[in-house]
Amino acid sequence: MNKNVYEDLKEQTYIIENIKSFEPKHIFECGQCFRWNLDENENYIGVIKDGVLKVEKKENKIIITGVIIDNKDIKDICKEYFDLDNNYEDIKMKLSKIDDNLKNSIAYGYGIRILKQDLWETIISFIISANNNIPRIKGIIERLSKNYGKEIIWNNKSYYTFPTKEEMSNVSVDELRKLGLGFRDKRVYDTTHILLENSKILENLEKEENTEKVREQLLELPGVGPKVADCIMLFALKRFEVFPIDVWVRRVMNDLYIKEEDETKVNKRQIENLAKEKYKKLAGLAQQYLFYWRREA
DNA sequence: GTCCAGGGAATCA
DNA sequence: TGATTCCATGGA
Repeated sequence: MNKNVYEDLKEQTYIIENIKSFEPKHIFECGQCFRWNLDENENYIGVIKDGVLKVEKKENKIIITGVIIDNKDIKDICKEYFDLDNNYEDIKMKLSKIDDNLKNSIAYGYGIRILKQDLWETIISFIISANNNIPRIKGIIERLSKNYGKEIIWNNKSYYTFPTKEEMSNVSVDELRKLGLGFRDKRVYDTTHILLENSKILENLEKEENTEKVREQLLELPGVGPKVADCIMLFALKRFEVFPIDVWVRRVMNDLYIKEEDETKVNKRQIENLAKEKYKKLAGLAQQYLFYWRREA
């Protein structure tokens, strides 16, 4: 089933000293990623495109250990993945000044960072997320990876990378249905084959500067609507100005600002405009703090 | 049995 | 454009 097995990858370590805005629980449980889980020692372990990472927090140090494919350097991988060159203290200060609601949600999720995840993986993952719940989304993605991804053995445990589009090129709609994707099977299949046949699409999305043009291109993919497109842009393309609106965000925005009796009747446009006006270029960050706070608190 | 989940697409006005 | 309905599946 898995042609490639990595079992002798060299373990690497990267230590981040004196970082303030980095709280593993906040980062991995604010809904942006689906492949990070607690191990038996209460540390988070995740499979990313380039390998397997374990994140430990000890006092004000973050210790990241892991195995990386293709002999890449863990420091380079982490700098990009964890957005380490961005100043979250500065971002939080700016957002906290906007109003007390946001200030409170930031105080709650003070350690959130927006990850830069693999574009292909994020597209497929958020197509799967449609009308679905997080535990089930995670289960589906694990099964996809176990069946079609590459195996990495580290400390006598097996991990599986998210399958590349090439690794999914021969997977049928029926096989996807058997993995529990439900009605999303055909959307995943169709988008996979569009991206296989037009290999420039992913490159162009990474290169394109204009956010509206990125959105337009994403919206052409089956299973990608406004909310999924915004999540892809925020979690894989660092477009911090987009504001994904789901049921939780609608709920929190209505509770805090709009105060309509029936929240399901709140217009998406109204929320969009409100977010753009209040949060401006940092709307996506604001969204994550509010989302995490509303779901957890 | 019923409701809900990080929505999208098809249909109809 | 805007509102409604259907879509698989599993847990609460």
